[in-house]
Amino acid sequence: MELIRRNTEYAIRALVHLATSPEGVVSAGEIARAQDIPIDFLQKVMQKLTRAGLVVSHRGVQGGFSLARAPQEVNLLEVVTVMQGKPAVNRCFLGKDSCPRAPACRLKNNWLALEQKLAAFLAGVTLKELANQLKAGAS
Amino acid sequence: MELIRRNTEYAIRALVHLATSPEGVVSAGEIARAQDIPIDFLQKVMQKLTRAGLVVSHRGVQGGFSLARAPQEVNLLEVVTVMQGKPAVNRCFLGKDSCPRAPACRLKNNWLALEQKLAAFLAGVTLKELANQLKAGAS
DNA sequence: TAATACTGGATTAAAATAGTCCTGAATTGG
DNA sequence: CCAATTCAGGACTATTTTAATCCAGTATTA
Repeated sequence: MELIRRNTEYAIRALVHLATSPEGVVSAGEIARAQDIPIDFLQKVMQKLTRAGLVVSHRGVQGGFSLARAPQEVNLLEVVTVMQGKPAVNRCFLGKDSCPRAPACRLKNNWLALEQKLAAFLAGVTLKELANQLKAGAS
Repeated sequence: MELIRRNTEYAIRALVHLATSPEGVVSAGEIARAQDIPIDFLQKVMQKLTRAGLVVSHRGVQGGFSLARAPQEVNLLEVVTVMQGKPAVNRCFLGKDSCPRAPACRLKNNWLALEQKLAAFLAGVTLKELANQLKAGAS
């Protein structure tokens, strides 16, 4: 089972790419090439990030995307939530069609605790940190 | 995004059902009825649990399933792993077709930390505890 | 020996995920 | 102001995963 889906992974890689690009504005095409991501798919990912206010888009020649906020102000919980929804343990916690057994579910408290740990961890990792690690390492 | 899939949820409910059944041996049909689970699907789930050694099956009249171990000896990490594989953050950590970028991936350490927290949490919850909570509560 | 209940393979259905394509609109350098 | 560039967004297709079903077979026991 994978916690981080493909589009979220792409989003993270793209954001870190932006965070480490001195140019500031980078086109989807460039990111896709550098990060080995199908360009059409990445466009969709960038659109989501734009609508969510994580990046700013610039059209036209020399256009592209830039971070809307400083890297230390963006954490993984936000990115994950934008791309694949708030991480939930199971349907007991999914808003609308929540588990019909919910009222009777004594497991709820356990799930809730896990869910919070997960969220706290993700919220504690910022783009800044990821970018720093990249710079420090070989690749 | 859901961490616990349907079949895993069914497995947990079935196991807790067994843990709280004084009879010891309960048929799949009975569990399915009591837990509102499609019987054919539950059969598959029970088969997996049997092969994994979490429960023991008994054929024939008055047959069914019983726990192979004491409830306090079975934790959720085991159940989840049996049903949907070891929880992984992303493909960087999936054995065979692991991420081709793995060697260069500086995010790995972060993922690893999260993965361990997750596993530790799940490993810390036993069937016994879940069963106790059920008994304590209304339903 | 007949009813009960698990075994296991095959198959189908539905949903989620991943990826592609195409038309249009904004921007800008020449 | 025109042509190249680049994002916007809807529609569509493909693939994979998850969920569910069906059936023929075997073991057990009352």
